[in-house]
Amino acid sequence: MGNELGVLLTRSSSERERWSLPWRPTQGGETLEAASIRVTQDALGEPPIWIEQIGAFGDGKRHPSDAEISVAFVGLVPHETASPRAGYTWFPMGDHPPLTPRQRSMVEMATRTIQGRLDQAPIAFRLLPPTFTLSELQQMYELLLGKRLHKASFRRALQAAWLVEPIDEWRSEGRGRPAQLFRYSPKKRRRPHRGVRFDFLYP
Amino acid sequence: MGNELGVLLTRSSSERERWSLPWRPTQGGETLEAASIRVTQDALGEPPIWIEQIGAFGDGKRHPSDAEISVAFVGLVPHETASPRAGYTWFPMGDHPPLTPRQRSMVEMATRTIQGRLDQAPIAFRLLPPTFTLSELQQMYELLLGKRLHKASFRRALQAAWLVEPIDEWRSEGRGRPAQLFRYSPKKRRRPHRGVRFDFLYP
DNA sequence: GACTTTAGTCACAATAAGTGACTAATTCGC
DNA sequence: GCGAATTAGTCACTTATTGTGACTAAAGTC
Repeated sequence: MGNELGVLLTRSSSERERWSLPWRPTQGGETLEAASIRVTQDALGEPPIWIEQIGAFGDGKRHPSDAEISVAFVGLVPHETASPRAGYTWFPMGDHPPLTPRQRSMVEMATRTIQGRLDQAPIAFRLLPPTFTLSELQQMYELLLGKRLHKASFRRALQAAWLVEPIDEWRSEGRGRPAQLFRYSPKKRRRPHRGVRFDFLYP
Repeated sequence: MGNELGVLLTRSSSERERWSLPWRPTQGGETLEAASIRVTQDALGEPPIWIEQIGAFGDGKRHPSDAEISVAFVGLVPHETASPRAGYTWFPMGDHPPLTPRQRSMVEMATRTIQGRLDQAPIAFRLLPPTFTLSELQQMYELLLGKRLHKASFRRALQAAWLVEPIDEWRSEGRGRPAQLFRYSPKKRRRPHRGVRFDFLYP
């Protein structure tokens, strides 16, 4: 782990020792989002730094809990501070134990949801400590996007977005030139207005 | 109507004559999407040309049907062919009768979902007849996006996307030069690969 | 035929992105 | 101490993409 997204699974004793996504039934008077934050709390002892609903899944077949539909959420926690409680284990997102088809598609949609929101919410910034180097930030984006980015392009885009400001501190990482530390401090700026896009390939 | 999105509401007699989004309870063995297509069929006599789940809503308060959570979908139909059955009425998306807060947020998310998918699925093309003029296509995009587009930019982007091909037919709309007709016929092309974007403004 | 209206295209400017090469500051091996 | 290696940070140049006004084309109106 550390340079790849992970997925937290739990081994359900009731179901022939299969791994599954952590879940819990809703409690009365609670929003779905609050319930899903509670799942994270129970599993890791802390809430996610970001969470979003993936969608509702229901096809007539019932969930073990006897619920007719399952509502999936994706949340993120920084790996360092997130030590799983007993019964929970981290797996690499791309190499986890077999899941039911429904859960597998939830995991796939989770990745897509993260990557689609990355340019709309400061997800990467909240996964990092309050101060960070630009290389750390870039590595976080690369981890989340699952692809390499060009250093100059990344920094140019970051600069144009007025999202970080340098602080008067440097950090030496052993070898190489020390890196300046930055802090997330978004400034007001005009919303980029783009025209149409036709990004779909097939009907 | 005709140059704005509409929302189809139904007047529920049970609930003090309030307008509400069309809904129905799920039937066993049916996916959520199939159920929502059935809602459209019952209301308009035809299925939507595109449909997508908006999300699940649940906050402890129950829906009139006694369901604990509601799963909302957004679907589109061309206005011309979609004549509502008794009890259903079209309203302009931006000026409809008061709804419950939950339903109001569903309507808002519906608009955002449409606009967010417009560049990823040929929604606009399916709302038009098989052959259409480029001005009609542009007007459809403008209607769905809720903003004006520049003619030259629109056509340039369309050309780059290899999505339409001209047919050997022209249509005269009364005054002005006759417009050439086009048909939707997407060609293979390489997926555009973009770098990072930082499009969010606030934490 | 002059004027209006809609279609369709062009050319140029402005922005944004991709990319390699460069300079800077440090550690490591010797 | 000194050069190689390593990481940070920036520059300059190229290429793509987008915004935009102006232009030409083909019809109808009067």
